[in-house]
Amino acid sequence: MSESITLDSLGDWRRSHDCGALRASDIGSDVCLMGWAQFRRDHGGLIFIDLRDRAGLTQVVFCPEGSEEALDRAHVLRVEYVLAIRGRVRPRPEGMANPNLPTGEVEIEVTDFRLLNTAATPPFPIEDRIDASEMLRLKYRYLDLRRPKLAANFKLRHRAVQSIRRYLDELGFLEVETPVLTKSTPEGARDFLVPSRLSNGAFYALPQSPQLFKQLLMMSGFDRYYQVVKCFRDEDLRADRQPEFTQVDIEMSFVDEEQIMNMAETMVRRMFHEAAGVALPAVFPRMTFADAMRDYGLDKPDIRFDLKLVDVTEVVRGSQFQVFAKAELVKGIRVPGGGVLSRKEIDDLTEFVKIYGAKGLAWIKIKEGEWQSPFAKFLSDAERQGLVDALGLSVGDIVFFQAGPADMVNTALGYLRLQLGERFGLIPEGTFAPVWVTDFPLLEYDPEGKRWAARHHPFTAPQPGNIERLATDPAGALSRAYDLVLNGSEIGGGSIRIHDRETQKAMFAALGIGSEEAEDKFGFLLKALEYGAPPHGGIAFGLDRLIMILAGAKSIRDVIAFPKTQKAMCLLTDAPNEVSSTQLRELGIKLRTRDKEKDKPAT
RNA sequence: GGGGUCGUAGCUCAGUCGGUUAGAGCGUCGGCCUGUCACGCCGAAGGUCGCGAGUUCGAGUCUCGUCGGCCCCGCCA
Repeated sequence: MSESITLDSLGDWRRSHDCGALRASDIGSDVCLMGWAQFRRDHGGLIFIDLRDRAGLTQVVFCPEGSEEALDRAHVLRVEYVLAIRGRVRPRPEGMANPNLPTGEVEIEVTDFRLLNTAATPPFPIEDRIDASEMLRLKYRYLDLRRPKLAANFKLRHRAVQSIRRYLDELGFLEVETPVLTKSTPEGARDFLVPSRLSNGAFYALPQSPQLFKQLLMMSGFDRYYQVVKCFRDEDLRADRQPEFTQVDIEMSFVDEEQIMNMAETMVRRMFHEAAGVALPAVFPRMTFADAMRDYGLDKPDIRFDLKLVDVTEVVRGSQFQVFAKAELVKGIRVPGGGVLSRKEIDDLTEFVKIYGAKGLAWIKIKEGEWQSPFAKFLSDAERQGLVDALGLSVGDIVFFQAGPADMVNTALGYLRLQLGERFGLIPEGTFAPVWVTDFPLLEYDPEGKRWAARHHPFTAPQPGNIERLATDPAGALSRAYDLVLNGSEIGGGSIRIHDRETQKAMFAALGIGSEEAEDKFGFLLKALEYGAPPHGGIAFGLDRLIMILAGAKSIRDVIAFPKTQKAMCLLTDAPNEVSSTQLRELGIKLRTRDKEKDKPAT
């Protein structure tokens, strides 16, 4: 039927308002609106269409009073057709206003309209309250983005970035672009590689972050730099991880961590206020890494609720209960009123902690005059009293324990805590709880590579006196790094950097990077450090994750316009795709898996 | 690399113990309709049960494989 429909050109028609603008005060004015037909209510002698653009909905009425001719033509209009309408703003009849619409007091009496385009029936309804499968949404992302709720995330994101840019500009920061085709330095995440045509066999890497370039900019004297920049990491995806993502990358010279943290804190506080009207605390609380691990088991504590972990290793040292007796670490978590958990729920929680390497989950329900527990019979009276004292147990509680290697105990109980917070409704809706985590260890042991690796990155400065500890006590050496954590998610992290050549070389050495390798990979940095590098440091924020939390979105995909699936594919464009043998030949690339029938391999 | 879960009409889903012609709501198409706002009423069309094997007299249903979406572990300096 759309074959027989002829389209109108825009001609000299110009929009007078968007579809969210008109109010009762506009009654009587002649307007021209353009947009998409959201809903059509054809009564025969009267047609209502809700016209939509990204600003909102306005009801337009095709009726004989406006134009018999327009009414007659309007019967072919369908959902998502693109229209330009001219008409007069008039009040809706008594009692007919729509209180759910900002424009609900008025409607447009159509005097003329132009059909700018037809539309195929969309594969899913373009409405907030209908949720199509994500597969379909991603394939037709341009339609998905027409949905107001999703579009609102991008308006929020825009306001957030504008706020950040305004703030940093006020402080005299320069926004500088750094290369996207850069050098592969296989520390940290896996690089995305780009083959070079002009140097066959050689590859660029896409940046995991502009880390080294921003440090070099400090050595250029640019002093205060920032960039809203795409970064790339070829690792598996998660609900909050995409292979390409955006950082707000910041670096300053002649500062210490206090200044950077204050600057960053103000930036985030102002952005939350300006972009979303959310008031964050006047001062963000701080916590050392050691305290975070002790109380929350994770380096990204969700401080929206309490339910802290308690170390009871010494209380049960040498207990009859063998699991506890000689464990490296034993911790408990007391859930007030948690005695209501059913056996099934406890079993489910046991399965849950096994994900994190736990062998099981020990528990005690505190009942009137007795402890209900699979293992409490092994506990001596002294041990029982010790647990009561340490955990503050009272009737109706349940307490969960985890015993074993410290890493596993902290991880398993840390995530169990989040699970319990959810189960017992301890996490308040709509609250934002930022916290700085400081005093990170400089190094982290990598059991697979059997070596110490930089926890943050190899350019992070050690705390005073801690460079010497690298040799004697690598686990105890602390860095000048800091993370900003929001509602249990890491949203930003940074550090004071090493700015003298000797310290940088010592750090490489401590990481097992020989001087030859250091020269090969980071020679340009070591060289630059010879020419008067200022003390400097910075921070980088994961913009997508920040917006996700602010928007209350469950997935980072809802704040990225064209995201990838878990297999890192773009369902809209079908990237990644195969390329022609000519392209491969120019790059000097021969594929092992190429279908020989289809394409003769390059020589 | 591993664990879990899902895939049935355009969309969202139901489909019992393996058994006749695979259903519903919404949408679409046609007709009627001047106050609707997810309009309403009447009627119609619409299916490679993701794909491929296997078991069986018989598979949407059971088994194996495979493709894809989502969540998670590993990984993510």
